Amino acid sequence: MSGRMPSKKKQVELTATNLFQERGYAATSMRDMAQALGIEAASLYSHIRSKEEILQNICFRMARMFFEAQNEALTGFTGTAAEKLERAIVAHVKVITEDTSASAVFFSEWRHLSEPHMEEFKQMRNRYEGKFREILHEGLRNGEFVALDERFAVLTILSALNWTHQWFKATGPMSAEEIGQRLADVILNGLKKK
Amino acid sequence: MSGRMPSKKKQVELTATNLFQERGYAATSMRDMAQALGIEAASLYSHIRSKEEILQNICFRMARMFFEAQNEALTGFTGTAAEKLERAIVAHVKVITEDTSASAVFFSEWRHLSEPHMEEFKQMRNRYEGKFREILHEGLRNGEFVALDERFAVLTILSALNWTHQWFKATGPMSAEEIGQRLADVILNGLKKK
DNA sequence: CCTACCGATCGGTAGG
DNA sequence: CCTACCGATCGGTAGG
Repeated sequence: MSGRMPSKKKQVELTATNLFQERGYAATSMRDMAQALGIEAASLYSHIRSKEEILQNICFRMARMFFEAQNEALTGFTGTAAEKLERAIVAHVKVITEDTSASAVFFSEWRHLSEPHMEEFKQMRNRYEGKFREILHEGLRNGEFVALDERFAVLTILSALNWTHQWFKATGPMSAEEIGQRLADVILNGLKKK
Repeated sequence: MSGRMPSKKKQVELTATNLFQERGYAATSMRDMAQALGIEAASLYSHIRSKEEILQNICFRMARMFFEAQNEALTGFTGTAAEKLERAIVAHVKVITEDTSASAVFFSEWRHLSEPHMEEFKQMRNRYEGKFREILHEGLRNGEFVALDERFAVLTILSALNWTHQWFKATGPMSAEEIGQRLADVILNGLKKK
């Protein structure tokens, strides 16, 4: 009876997020979620329309978060390509560390999206990665970066970043900013001492 | 009636590997596999004992491949930590590129292993990663590498490597060796021109 | 490798 | 949010 969407739907999504992360979307049943929430499976449907709707909400909400963080980091910023890349990396890692469970679902479970959602998802991701490609391109053109296949470099960078959710807790008391900075540093300067 | 295990079991595992990669283990049914092979679901059980047995075979076979490649790359080799790391990276990437489908299953689907298999799997993986930690440690101790949290560095490196299976085909005509070399180069020297 | 089938579980609906 | 239930599908077995 409350005017705006109550927090129960959020609770369902939070529980689902944790279960999807642990066991994967396909291996998580509506009964699993219901049990974790202490209600009957059928009761879930007064808060959500379908199992996939939950997945869609998680995936597209995270996509939005990544976009917003990237825009904030880059719009209006003028600097070297290396500085831009650093800012984009820190922003990206911050989003991951702020919700590692939802990030894990975002990175691993989007393939269970049905069509047209999966196509839309892929397009968003491609647009997002495009910003990284742009920065790489700029750094290659102006001689800041070493010669590298752009696509190769972008995917390598994002791969390094996108596993952060797996070990963020385990690594101890590094802040999101700190982790992002270190990752940016390794990517830009490498492991070898100069 | 043939003396040794015939190739039909291998065919089942190959089909399963491709389906597990595409849709994930949990979302792939025995009927899906049977259909892809042109037989009935029940007939699969004359070649395999259970659905999970297939997953176990894939995961542990790949684990063996990674270990063997790592041993070949490192045993008897004397050189700098950077050179060791380079060899370990090239060996690792070569295993991935030689079977991207099985690698994808290895990296993403091991969590569906039942117990004691999952525990054994994790222990093997930890031992494997330990070799990388050792090399990192050596390079930190002797001043070759910049100061970094070891665990952080190893996971970042492996993250960058372990996404190779996702884009290997897409990137075009780079050989496994070439990709490994480039990855090692970025990790050791970074993107910035010196 | 097949037919015929098992009990269990799936996502979801009807109707309160 | 519940009881009661649906048809579909699941992994797997019996017995050829």
